[in-house]
Amino acid sequence: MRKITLPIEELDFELCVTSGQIFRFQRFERGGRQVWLGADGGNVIEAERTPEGWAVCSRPDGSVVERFLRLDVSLADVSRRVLEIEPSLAPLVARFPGLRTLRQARADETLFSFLCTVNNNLTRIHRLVRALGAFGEELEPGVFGFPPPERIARVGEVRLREMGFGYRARTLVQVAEELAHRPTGWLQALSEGEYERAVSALCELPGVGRKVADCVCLFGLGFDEAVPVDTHLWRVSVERYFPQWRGGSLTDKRYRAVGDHFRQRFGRLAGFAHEFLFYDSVTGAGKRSARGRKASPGARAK
DNA sequence: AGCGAACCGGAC
DNA sequence: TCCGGTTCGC
Repeated sequence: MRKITLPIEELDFELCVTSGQIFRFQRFERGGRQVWLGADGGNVIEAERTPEGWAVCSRPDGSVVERFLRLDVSLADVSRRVLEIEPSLAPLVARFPGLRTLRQARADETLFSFLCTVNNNLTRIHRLVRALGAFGEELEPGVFGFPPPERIARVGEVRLREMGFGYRARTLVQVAEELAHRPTGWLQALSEGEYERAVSALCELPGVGRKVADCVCLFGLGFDEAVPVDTHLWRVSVERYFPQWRGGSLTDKRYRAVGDHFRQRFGRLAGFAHEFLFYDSVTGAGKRSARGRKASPGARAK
């Protein structure tokens, strides 16, 4: 099994798997060492912090980790080009070195995962996606390959509701049945066509709107021009690029405009570039400043 | 077209 | 009370 070591500027593995792109990686203790473990399709991916950076590998297929982490892309190169286009992003790029856009081997895992994120909070999202994953095959102790759609369909809405999925139980099962009825590889094949085509195909599925479709396009199908506009990216985009929409709501048209803005500006780098703004908005200064502007956390009315 | 409300259930 | 949205009805 081949181990790849990357400097932190090229890869911060922990950041990548905890920044809301995927939800099932966890820290384990193996032989006295702290390692991150998770599944990508039928393979296990392992990562360990070293003095040099991060050491990563996959098994049994040792090559999948390169695709999963998009190691064909040089993050130094991406950062340099993004900053040429928009120098004011420098503080964000500097704040999150090693933040990569991932690509999962199975787009159906991406789809079911992001169906769990709908109107939900991150803590519960992790719990639900992991619970779904546990219906899959156990590849190694505690590490599960994601179940196929047929399996999710068989679990059924009632059981999922009992497990706390709420109204997402219904759409999960509906989508699972829909996928099970289509030819094998239908979803995966969308990556061969055009981005717009993939978006509209995904939006046909019950419970899938623009945002979930874009997440599947970016993290599952490898469309780098996809820009998922969630509430965080919406807020930061309004502040930075569309101040005239301050206080307004995210309509279909505006969703489109935000994505187009990123695509015009960053082209194929849009997916990577948005990640810095998104994660800053989730965690750090972006969140605080957006709040601060919204008037008086300390003076909430009665 | 654009806006608001409901939706499961658990964090905060 | 608020969610990392989607859908439905004005």
